[in-house]
Amino acid sequence: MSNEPSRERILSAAGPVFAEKGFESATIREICAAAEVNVAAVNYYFGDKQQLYLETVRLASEARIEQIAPPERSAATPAEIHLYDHVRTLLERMLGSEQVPWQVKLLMREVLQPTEACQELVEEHFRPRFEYLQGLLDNWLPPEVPTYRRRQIALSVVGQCVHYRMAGEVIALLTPEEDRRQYHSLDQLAFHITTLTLASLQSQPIWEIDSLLRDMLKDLAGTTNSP
Amino acid sequence: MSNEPSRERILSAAGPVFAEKGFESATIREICAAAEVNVAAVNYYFGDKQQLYLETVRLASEARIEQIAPPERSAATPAEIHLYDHVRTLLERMLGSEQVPWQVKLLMREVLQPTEACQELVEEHFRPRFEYLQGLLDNWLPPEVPTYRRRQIALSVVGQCVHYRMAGEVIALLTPEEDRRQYHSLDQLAFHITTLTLASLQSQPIWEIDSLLRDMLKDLAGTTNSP
DNA sequence: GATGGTTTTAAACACGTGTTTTATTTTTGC
DNA sequence: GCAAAAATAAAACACGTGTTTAAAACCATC
Repeated sequence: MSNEPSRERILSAAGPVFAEKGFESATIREICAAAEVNVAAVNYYFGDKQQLYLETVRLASEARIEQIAPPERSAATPAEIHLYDHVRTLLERMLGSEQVPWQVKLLMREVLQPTEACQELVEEHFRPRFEYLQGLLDNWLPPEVPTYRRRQIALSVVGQCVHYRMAGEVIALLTPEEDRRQYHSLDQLAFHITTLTLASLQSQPIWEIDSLLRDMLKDLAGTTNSP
Repeated sequence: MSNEPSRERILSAAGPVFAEKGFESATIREICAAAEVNVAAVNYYFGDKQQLYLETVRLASEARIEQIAPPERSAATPAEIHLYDHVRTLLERMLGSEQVPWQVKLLMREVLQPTEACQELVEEHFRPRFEYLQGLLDNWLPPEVPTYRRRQIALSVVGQCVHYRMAGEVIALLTPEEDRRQYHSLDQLAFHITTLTLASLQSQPIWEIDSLLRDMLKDLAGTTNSP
């Protein structure tokens, strides 16, 4: 079929299998069958199963991130659009254009249940993007807002995006199919999340709400918890 | 050790093992060892591994939800507090008081990679709570807001909470330990998420932001994507 | 205390796993 | 064209899996 060298054929075949079944449940025999290669080839080229897995994760993260890049914008583009772009790109990486590509499934597995490959993943790919998002949010945050709070807001944005992938199947059960088809496009989800975030940041009363809620909780002190 | 009947001992032992390793990687032998029971006992009492798993998931969801209930409040309690309670309860179910209980891990597995047990889980437990949250949010939403948007806002709230469990280990890598100890208590996380949500809902300009962003995107039409 | 059904036990079964070995084929370098 | 090296192939290995079997132990009831 393909005349790629065996090593590459194995890597190509391993990605989807690991993504679908996870490290433990994926079998070398299945991977080798998909790669049209002898079972001994994995050990010949990679040493053992685990090293093949590590190599696969590395390739997946690089591929997925190069695959979908945020659009280029002119220097004059307002920050709101940059935020929208970032959210949309994140969603697109998660949800894909059509069916979910195997790379995402594989990375999600690492996030949920980290192996050796995870730390590299965070430092190489997640942290830079996360810090860029934090920088973006500074456009709407007065300078007296402490760093930890900035980080939490950024986490809220990411959390909203990631949720559609992580809990995708549950969300599908909770949402009528009609609505899903109509309103869960990438653009609409990105629009919703961006709007919600901007609303909470731009509205000057956010700090009033902050102390308002704090007072309410203080009134309840003794009754139950207060922060 | 324990003089519980064997069937119950197996169920108790199976929960943590399935939670930690997942259905495939958990072995009947490990479960039986933990339960101090012969390997044949699982097949004797439950038929096979899968039926033991289904039974375990059922017990986990019931236990976890009865285990942590939102606090009772007087009728006069403002809606803001009810929202805070709901968010905090959700977070507490996710993150637990101390170390993460096995029930949550098991349920998270079902959410991420549903098996037969998932549908029951959604209808029995997730949907009622989700609809309650949607009802709560109506306190701040003008009646002309369409249902699909209400649902999306509720999903945003849930997403922010769930993120701290799903991506917990990655968040830990992204957040200095000092900050985590100091600012990632249940109360503070709940406070942050509630405040952010209220800010985006209460601020009247949310609808202005909505059309503002929409206009910006329209200006870019042709350049790139628009919702 | 014997009896009959229930529970527990140890052993074995059949199969699938990752890995290794050994032989054969293909490619390479001269 | 040929020997050395690299790549492939088939088989076997050692082990762990879920499940079954058949015998032993238990235990209430008569």
